[in-house]
Amino acid sequence: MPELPEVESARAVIERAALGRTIADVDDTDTWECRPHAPGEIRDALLGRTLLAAHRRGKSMWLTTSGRDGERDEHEEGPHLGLHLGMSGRILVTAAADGGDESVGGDYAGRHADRRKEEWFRFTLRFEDGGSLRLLDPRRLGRVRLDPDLSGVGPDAGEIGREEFRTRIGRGTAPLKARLLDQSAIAGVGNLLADETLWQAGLSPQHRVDDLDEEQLDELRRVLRRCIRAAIRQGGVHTGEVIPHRRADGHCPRCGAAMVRGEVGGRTTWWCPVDQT
DNA sequence: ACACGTGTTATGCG
DNA sequence: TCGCATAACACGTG
Repeated sequence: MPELPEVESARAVIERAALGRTIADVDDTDTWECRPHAPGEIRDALLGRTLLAAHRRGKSMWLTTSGRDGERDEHEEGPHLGLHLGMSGRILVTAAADGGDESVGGDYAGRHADRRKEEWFRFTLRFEDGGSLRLLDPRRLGRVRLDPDLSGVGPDAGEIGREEFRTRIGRGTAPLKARLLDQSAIAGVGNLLADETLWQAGLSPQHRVDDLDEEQLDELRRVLRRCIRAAIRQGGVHTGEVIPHRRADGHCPRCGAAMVRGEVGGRTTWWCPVDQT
């Protein structure tokens, strides 16, 4: 999926193309994507409201909505609409009734990148102007929720401060990569971003977190920030330097050693056995 | 047919 | 209860 950089691109698309538009209809009939909401529940909560802002923490997004005209809550805010792209989700926003002008966010270079089937659209906001915001999600691991609970989501991986990073990452006995992937520790790092960051930092994914000293943790945080910024700017985590070399015949682009494949933190992991210690 | 996967979460174990 | 590991989830692709 979409890791932090792809979700940020989706958020930016919504911010640029969907804010200020009023919701005239909602398709929330996919009971898996919208669970535990009953069909119509999200629809009833959103009809007549306007999208006010698009926020993100890690891979979680939420859109704030306005009160409804003429109702008691007119000057208050409506519910938040939580969106999670899962492993294959993308956001599509169309500008007008004819659907001629379309923006895509959460784009990624996976196998589903350019494919699109009507039945993969799992959720739709239809606006008064005839345009729409849709969630395209072939694998159906994404989520749409009203007022999502983000209490278990850690601070954003691109925003976290030095002190908090030290304590959230450096404590315990977990392998370093497993900790980076733990969304309750820090939010936004996925499998590819973790491999790229650890390669850039010269650290083994199997390194026990409490073996790292403060200097190493600080450096790791700097590298992670740099990888996130670069991925956002260049269009996704797949633009990382070591990502193309995560393959059976891959070699470290720095030293030329054969890349090693293993499983760390429950995910397929590739690293350079020479450079990463 | 079979294995794999850029994510999350319920369950199990020490 | 905590920290960590694993299975399960849904479904397209090679």
